[in-house]
Amino acid sequence: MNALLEDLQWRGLLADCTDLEALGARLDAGPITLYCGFDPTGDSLHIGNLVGQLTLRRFQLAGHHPIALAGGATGMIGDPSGKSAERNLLTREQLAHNVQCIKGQLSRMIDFEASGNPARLVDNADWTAPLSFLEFLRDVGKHFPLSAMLAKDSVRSRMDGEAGISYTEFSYQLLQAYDFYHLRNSVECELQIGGSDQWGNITAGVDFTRRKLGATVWGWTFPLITKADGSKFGKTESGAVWLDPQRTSPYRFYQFFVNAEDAKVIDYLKVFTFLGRNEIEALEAEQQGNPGARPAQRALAREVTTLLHGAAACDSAIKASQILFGAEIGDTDEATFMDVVGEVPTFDLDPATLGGEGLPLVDLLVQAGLCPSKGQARKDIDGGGIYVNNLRVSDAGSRVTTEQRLFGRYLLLRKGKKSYAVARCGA
RNA sequence: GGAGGGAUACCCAAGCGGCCAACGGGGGCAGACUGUAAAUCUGCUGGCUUACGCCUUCGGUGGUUCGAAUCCACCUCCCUCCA
Repeated sequence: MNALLEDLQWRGLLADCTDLEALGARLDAGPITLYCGFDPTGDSLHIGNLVGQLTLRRFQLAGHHPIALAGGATGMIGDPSGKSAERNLLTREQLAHNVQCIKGQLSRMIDFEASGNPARLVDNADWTAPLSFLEFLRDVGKHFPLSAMLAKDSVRSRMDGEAGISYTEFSYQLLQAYDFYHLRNSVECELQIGGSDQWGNITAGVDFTRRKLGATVWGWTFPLITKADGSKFGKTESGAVWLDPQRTSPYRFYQFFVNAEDAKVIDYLKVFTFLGRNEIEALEAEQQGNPGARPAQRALAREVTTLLHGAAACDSAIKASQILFGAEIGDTDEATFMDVVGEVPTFDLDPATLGGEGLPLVDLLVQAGLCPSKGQARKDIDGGGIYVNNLRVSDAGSRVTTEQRLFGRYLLLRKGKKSYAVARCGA
């Protein structure tokens, strides 16, 4: 068995393959070109998309030629896979914007400078947009038996369901199939990888390429990453975990992984890091020996954050975490505290409001956005969930004064274990 | 076009003249236990108020009544059945 495929399987990255044995033999014979597509449905990718990017990178590290494809054309149509209802079409402007943003993010994970096998970034609009509808029907549509198209899960579940499916989304599989064919024809791309929901689209491309060129290409899907209870991975209270640091700060990104469940953390290490088998097995042993220290979670968070946001940002996130989840704040110096200010939601507060008797804490909590109303703020304080500068406040009527500021200008507010805000009041 | 059924807080869902800011479940938030994990248990979950309490809310608009989520009229939207 091919070493790379063996590694991918060990990492739990194989859900399905069109022909595992033949693919292994092909990989043994020499480097191949492969691609993975990314939908520009939003202006940022999220950690779900990270799996595809990292897998491309794994192939690249093994000497193969990865292509990241931004779906500028397919995004105009909307992939019905995994969707229970018809989607709204994106406007051209939105789509162009999204494709731009996503391209930027794709260029972080895979190496476009690698000597010998640099990655490529393509946009399927480049070869799809010029096609005329008549050409498309003659050259592409003719090769698709309706029975096969109707048999796709994505189509069948929609036809069975209430929402139905439009001709537009029904045609989606043709476009993606055409991509695969085009890449095989123009740059000898022989493998497409994607999430398991892409199986139908990928096999459509494999079939089409064989019909059209008589060429064998392969499809490989990886399973959906889940939490221990089977629910969706990558969601937090505040929504998805994005790759865009504007949307999900490096600190939050880091924290997301630090909070990984014990039951799943080893699986995540395999999927989301480039740590080798020995390192991961060592971490597993360490984790079992001392679960409270969460060595596996820390390693996971550090690796992934560094990969995406770089060592400096990861460092800040770690420092901020040490302060926020450490004990005393007193022995922290201002420079270190600044890492917290950068990573936690920060708002400006007029120092005058703290003068005299001070500002009621409940008002401050509402201003900080930590509590939705003063009534709720009081309940949170009564429940023992509110801290100022990491010290629990138990009196709902308490006020905050200028003297309490750290370094003469910051207040660190906290609700529960993980929700923080910093008030900047004073120059 | 005809006949029924429905619309309740973030979601599901009770309530069918006063005891309703509205049972219950889910979700969410907080607490306890621990380890920033999981599981479990507890509290909270419209707004204002230290509090007594006050205000806004049960699809919309009017009405009946001392009093309406609950009754009546009209309107809007959804579902089912018959044409």
